[in-house]
Amino acid sequence: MGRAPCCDKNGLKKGPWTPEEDQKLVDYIQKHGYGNWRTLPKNAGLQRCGKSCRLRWTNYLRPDIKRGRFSFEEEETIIQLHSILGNKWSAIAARLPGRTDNEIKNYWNTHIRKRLLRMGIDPVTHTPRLDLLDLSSILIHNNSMHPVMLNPHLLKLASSIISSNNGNLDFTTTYQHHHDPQIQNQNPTSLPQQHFVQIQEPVNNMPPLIEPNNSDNVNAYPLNNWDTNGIDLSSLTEEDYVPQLSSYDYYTSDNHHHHLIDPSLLSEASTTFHSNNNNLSFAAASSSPTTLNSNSTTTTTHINGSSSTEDESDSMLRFEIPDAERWEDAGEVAGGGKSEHVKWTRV
DNA sequence: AACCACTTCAACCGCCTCCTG
DNA sequence: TCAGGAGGCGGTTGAAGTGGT
Repeated sequence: MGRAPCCDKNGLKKGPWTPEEDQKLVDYIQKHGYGNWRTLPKNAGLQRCGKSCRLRWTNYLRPDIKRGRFSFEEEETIIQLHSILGNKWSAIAARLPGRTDNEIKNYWNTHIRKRLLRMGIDPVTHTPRLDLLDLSSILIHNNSMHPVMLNPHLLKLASSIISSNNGNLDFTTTYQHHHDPQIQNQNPTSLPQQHFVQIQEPVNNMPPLIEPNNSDNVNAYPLNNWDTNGIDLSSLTEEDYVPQLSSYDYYTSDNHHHHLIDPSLLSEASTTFHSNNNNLSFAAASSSPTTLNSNSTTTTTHINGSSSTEDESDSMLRFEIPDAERWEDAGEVAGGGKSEHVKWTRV
């Protein structure tokens, strides 16, 4: 378990790099390349460990690094790729020339993630956050919430669910796989599961949150097509605008799904979801080969593995998995074709 | 001007995977 | 086949920057 430090820490400098150190590293790599990071610092006359040198080079000094603010196009790409690949920052970075995994990761955590949360989208699963369906919470905080956040579709969904549950805010919601193993190898839409998570009732006929392929707004990054009547648009900040992503057609059925993603990503995504069976995303949850229900001891796990933030802590969801029925075969991720019952409990 | 809270992001840490002998 | 080492990756940290009071 574990491994020895990459190098002897004694006498090695840590912390921010000085311009002199940068220059030494750049000069050395330009002359000799970076064949062996372990021996590089010694050869370059740097009191750093090889790992630190590699990081400094790949994240900062590399000549092909693009600096500056992320463009909307880049942001849109990141969100799309993240919805498929999850926190595979290096895989995402590989498709964004000039951007490093570290930079993308930081940008995600400081900008995109918060923006998705404000939009009512879980940044982990890329699905609408069910905890936002707490109508009373929405209404109580209405004064502090920007009117654009009051998605009428969410409100409608909340009303329907609450009425069907007699006002009980413990949601027992059925999710359905839209998966056909027979088409898995030929139809890219068979992957990944989270694109097909669909709340069966009562939203089957709900329009997409974002109108797909709206050519009028391809580059405009408009507000979601929520009702914006009466909103003083001039008061909105850039943070209130969202890229128009057709990958957020959570409420559409398979035949509405748009093939925006490079098919080469999908095999990677498949690998991701097969290997991350501990990742309690919707994808993993819906991969269960069994039907989850009550009447057994349960394991309660935070659906969002990251620590709570100001946006999340007020209303956290827990995901209860009966121990006796927890899935064991991660290979079933792509399998199924059945419905599962997942109990969501507000805590 | 001083203080505090919050945000950003470069850098580090520890684990994992792959390669090689 | 296995062990050890190197590189890679994702999560986390903390210093610096920024904005509000």
